Amino acid sequence: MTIGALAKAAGVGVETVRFYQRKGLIETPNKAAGIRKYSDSHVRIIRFVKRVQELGFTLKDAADLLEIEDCCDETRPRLAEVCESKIGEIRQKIADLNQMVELLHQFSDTCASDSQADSHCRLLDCFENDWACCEKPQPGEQK
Amino acid sequence: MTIGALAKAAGVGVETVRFYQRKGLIETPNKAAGIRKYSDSHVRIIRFVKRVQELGFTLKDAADLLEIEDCCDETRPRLAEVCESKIGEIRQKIADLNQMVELLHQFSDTCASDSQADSHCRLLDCFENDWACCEKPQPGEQK
DNA sequence: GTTGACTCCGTACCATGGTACGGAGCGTAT
DNA sequence: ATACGCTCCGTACCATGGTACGGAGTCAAC
Repeated sequence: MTIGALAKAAGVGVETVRFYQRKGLIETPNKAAGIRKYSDSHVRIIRFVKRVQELGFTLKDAADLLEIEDCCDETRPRLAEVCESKIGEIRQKIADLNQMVELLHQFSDTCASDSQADSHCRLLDCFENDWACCEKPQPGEQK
Repeated sequence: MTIGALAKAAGVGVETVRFYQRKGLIETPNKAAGIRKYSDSHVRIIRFVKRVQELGFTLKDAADLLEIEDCCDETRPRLAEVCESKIGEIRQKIADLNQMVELLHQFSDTCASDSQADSHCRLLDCFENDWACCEKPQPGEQK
């Protein structure tokens, strides 16, 4: 497979393939008479990288994950380490995002009700008030 | 408050404040005798932007959120719209991330067990096999 | 009234993740 | 064997989110 065919199969541009090579995400095959030949595994790696990116990770993160790809021999301790670390990162990200959804819901629900027309509940207040949007502080719980 | 004091209070550099001004995230106050004076609300906005960024959003997203900040009058329909859209985005992201955690867990658990020493369970296989990592396909469920 | 610290503003620079350009080589079809 | 299309490779360029630089103006202290 030439670089053009690879790019097409993986759904990216030729320049992106070269860029990933420069970044070490895919290895650069040796030239056969001036032209490099790529395999299906290159397609799979590129697709994987694109997916990992969609999940909000960087190319560096994708490289970390690819590093554990060949897992079943002496790389096992490193695998466990990278997996655990990555899982921790992702869990934190999920927790943060859940908090943000919570904030937006409370903000939307409270402020969209007509009864609040002039209360001027504000996103920044919610944010600063430990995300307790538009809620009166409990008695004795003054900031 | 001068721009230096603002930057310090918000925990960013002076240049970042100017950058946010250029991006329209904070308005540029009029000059009083050649020097612009900032208020506490600028501090709050910058802190909010930094937090929103930590959650994985762009400055454009932060601007979207700030747009609904003053919510309780004629902007209410726009508020609901932006909130709902943002919540949808975040939910999708959370779902994706949960899937990724699931994948990494299965990958780690299965492949770290010695019994798999030469099975060469691979991350890319897991990824491509609908994230069903290292599992034998159900009989009759060939890909 | 001069020094030093700060501000203002334009412009340039950095990393990330690409995208485009242009000259040279290769490979197949006619 | 010449043209056309692709490849190779270096380099330049784009957007985002900043960071740094340098000259000029302002302000407050000494």
